[in-house]
Amino acid sequence: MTTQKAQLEQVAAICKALGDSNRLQIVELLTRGELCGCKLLEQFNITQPTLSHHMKVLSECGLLLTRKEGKWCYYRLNCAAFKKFRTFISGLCCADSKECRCQ
Amino acid sequence: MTTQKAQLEQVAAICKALGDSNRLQIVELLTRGELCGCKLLEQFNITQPTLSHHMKVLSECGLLLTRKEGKWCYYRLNCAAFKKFRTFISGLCCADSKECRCQ
DNA sequence: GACTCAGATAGATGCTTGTCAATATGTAAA
DNA sequence: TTTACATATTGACAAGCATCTATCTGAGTC
Repeated sequence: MTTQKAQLEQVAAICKALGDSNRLQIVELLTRGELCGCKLLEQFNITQPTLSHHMKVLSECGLLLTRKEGKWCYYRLNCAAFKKFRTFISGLCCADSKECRCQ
Repeated sequence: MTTQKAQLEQVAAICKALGDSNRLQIVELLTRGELCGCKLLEQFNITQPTLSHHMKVLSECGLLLTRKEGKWCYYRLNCAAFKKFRTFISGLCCADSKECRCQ
């Protein structure tokens, strides 16, 4: 029951979150399964607080889910939210099929 | 012959461009066909220089093509670039099909 | 030529953001 | 209980960004 405008804002928020190459790479890594912060950190040349900030940004736009276990915090993709996003982007196609067959 | 890293940077740049709701809406409008700047401007509560700035951002990340005709400047989606982008995003799926059927 | 309209550019401004060092919190091991 | 480790928070800072007003460029019209 979301308005079209609200959906557009939501998609823009996700795009914004993915508009940082570190965060995009984080998401790419998480498609292979959940990871804890310290394993993620190994993959990047950033400090731990910076990673923590990126995880927060990705969580706040709804892309990530979190699971705590002992000292560790496991992150994984929120598949439902991510699917909605992919569907929206996939729907952005040139309508003019004469000029373009981008579908 | 683009490296994986370069491709990721390119996708992040596109995401960043789409991370502004005005620009995302511009792209959505252009999926219905090309439009000149003045027609686009009617749809938004922004000034002409601001629109011009947004069109530049979208062009610079490769999403838009431009055609000049008299006083007018017609913008349209760059289908090839856009398709690559959609393909990349569609490829971002949870690999763990036990936990998730997001495909 | 003078005017009008479409669009780009320049410059300013206030807000946002990516990053870091320092510190806090919370959990487990010694 | 002290120590070590994983993560979050705070505060600072330089860079980036969305937006505006003012101005410029170019094309068509009177």
